[in-house]
Amino acid sequence: MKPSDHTFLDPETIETVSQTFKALADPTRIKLLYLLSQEECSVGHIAEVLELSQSAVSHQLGFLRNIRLVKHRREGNMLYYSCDDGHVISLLYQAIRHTEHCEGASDHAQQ
Amino acid sequence: MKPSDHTFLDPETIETVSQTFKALADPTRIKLLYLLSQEECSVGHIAEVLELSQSAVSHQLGFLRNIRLVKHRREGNMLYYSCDDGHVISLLYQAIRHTEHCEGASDHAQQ
DNA sequence: TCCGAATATGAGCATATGCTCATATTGGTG
DNA sequence: CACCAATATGAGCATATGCTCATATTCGGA
Repeated sequence: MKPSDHTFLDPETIETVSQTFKALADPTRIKLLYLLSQEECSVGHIAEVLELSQSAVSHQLGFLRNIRLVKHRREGNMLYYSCDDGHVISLLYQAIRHTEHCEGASDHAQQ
Repeated sequence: MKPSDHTFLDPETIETVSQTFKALADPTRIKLLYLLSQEECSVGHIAEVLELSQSAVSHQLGFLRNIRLVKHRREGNMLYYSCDDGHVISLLYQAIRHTEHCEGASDHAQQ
């Protein structure tokens, strides 16, 4: 194949896909999304369960909100967050299942 | 749910999942993996097609090799790289399809 | 064996990322 | 309105990331 014969991805698509995976590429956000996929949570509850500062949680939620992965609902003084993108949760679950099934099979860097 | 009632992910699983998504979280690696999912390529060919320096390509391939997403085969002076993890390519394709179908529906940050 | 093409690798640098600390904002209640 | 609880936000900092430049390595051929 010559360079000119390749099918390329739309740069905008690449950027969006990259951003989606970036959201899933951090341990804290993985825990957060996994938790929210199980139950709707207030910010304080998330902080307590995941043992993170209120500020850290709020910053991460802001990030996830911006790219529409989570939504929130106000109830009195509290905000309840939940997942808002089933596709992305599906990607997360697939990766988790795949990892759990193949644990130990790879041990990085041989030869 | 009380904090003690939650089902948590194994920290090792979280780390591996995070690393997997990290591989998919960079535009250059997305292009690279997408290209390799279409055809086996030499390093030089990749550099030419994606308009990257030889060094940049080699570094990225080293990264992807370490986490077993690509493998290589030697033929004389050249190394031919190809994908070595169908699951991860499947995740990539799903994200691409999802993105292409929903383009424009979201425009980041409202309210 | 000596050289050149193809690839790998290390150092260094600019930017991105994720946290903390301090402070702002928002809603409920007296 | 005053005040408190819950959450958001901005600044600053330490670390991670992705590139370039220079150089090392590896293989084939003269």
